[in-house]
Amino acid sequence: MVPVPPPFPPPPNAETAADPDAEPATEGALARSQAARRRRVLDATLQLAAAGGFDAVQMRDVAAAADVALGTVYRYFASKERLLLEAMAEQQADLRAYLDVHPPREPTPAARVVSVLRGANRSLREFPDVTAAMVRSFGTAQIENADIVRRVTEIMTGIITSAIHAPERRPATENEVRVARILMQVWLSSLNGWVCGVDGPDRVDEDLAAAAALLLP
Amino acid sequence: MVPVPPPFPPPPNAETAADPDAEPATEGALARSQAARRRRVLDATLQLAAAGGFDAVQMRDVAAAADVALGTVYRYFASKERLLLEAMAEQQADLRAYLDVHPPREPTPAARVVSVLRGANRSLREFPDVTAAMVRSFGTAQIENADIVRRVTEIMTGIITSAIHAPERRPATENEVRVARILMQVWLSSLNGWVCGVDGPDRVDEDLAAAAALLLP
DNA sequence: GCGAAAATCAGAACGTGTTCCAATTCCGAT
DNA sequence: ATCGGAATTGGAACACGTTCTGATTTTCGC
Repeated sequence: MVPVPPPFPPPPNAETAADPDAEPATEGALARSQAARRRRVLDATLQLAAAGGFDAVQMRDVAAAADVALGTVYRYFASKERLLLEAMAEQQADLRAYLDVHPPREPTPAARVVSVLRGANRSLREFPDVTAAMVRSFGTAQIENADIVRRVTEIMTGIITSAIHAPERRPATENEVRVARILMQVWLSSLNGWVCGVDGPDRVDEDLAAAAALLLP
Repeated sequence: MVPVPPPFPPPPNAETAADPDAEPATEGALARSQAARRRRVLDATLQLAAAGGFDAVQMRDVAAAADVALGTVYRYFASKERLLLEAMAEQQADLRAYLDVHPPREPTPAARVVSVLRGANRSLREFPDVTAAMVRSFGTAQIENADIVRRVTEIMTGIITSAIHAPERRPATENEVRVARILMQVWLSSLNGWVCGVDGPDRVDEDLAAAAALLLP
């Protein structure tokens, strides 16, 4: 989906001084096969996660399912954690793209937020093991993955911000961003409570509805 | 601190039918040495975590530092994750006990909540590696640790609830509990952002102050 | 096409959480 | 004081994430 994201380590074939134009080097057989490899690895990850959750995503199995060597998986994703976090970021980006095309139609900000997040949670509930694996990776994140964690939180906050001031095209106010951040934090914590088995899946919706009601007049 | 918490697996020396009185069997050389062992293990855990965070808490080292066999550590704590979560629960329980004696004196609920949580965060910042280890364990939690996760969240929510209706002795209203839960979720998410390196430690205080201002009129 | 450089492969190897086991020690009741 | 059973010990063993290595294949500029 991303326009040929370079593989993880300093992309060895990064544009040298020879071609300083900003073109992201999207073409070439190498780039294409690399993108395909990356995609196979991510797909294999999702497949395994869907079957048995975090523990079922074993790097040797990912490599085998993606039909690449173990070392290649690590060339693209520095760790299992990062692999799952990148899958999570992609999932959230897909959700945002979908919402750009199908924005919520409810009349009030609170109703729109609740509608969007209920929809998202419905999807997450369909693949509880995938969600558990992703949320778990999110909760374990270390400094070396701070960039993706930030990306994921920014996407989630963006989704909520858009839902708040739905059809309007103005930039979000400072207060809207604050509220969106709080809702995102509630969302993440609540998902964590669900995948830990502390609360049922419905509790996520309830938490978000309550928070939205209190925060969005 | 807890009145002789029984070791993890079905405490083998649990009161059999012979002594049905509810006395928690706090006495006896066995119970005493077990309590001491448990304490040594927890202390060793904190010591190692303070030195190098989650990764420095290696079960073999914990066993050695606590002067017990590796198998004994696992008899008391089913996993490294659980070990750290129990330490976290104890830490939170200590905080609550302290606050019962030194409740916040600010005039408004929001100010009291902010005061209490700022104080807690100040302590957490003094031992960032310990905090990181605990928060990380919290974020990784699995179903088999749902009970401690619930205990930790309940203690945190209780701390916040008490701060909201400070000196008053009435039970919390339904709305207060809802607000307290949201604040706890913001707290946990924000701590996660800090230990992940996504945000600086001050962001935790800022998030909580903003949320408290919005939620507590 | 050819050759150098990069990427990939297959698999061994290592570290740490976790489990398992036989031998020993400790506790509590007789 | 002694016996039975539970707790503890020391250490081997296993699983899986991760790293490393040397051989092989692919790509790209000429």
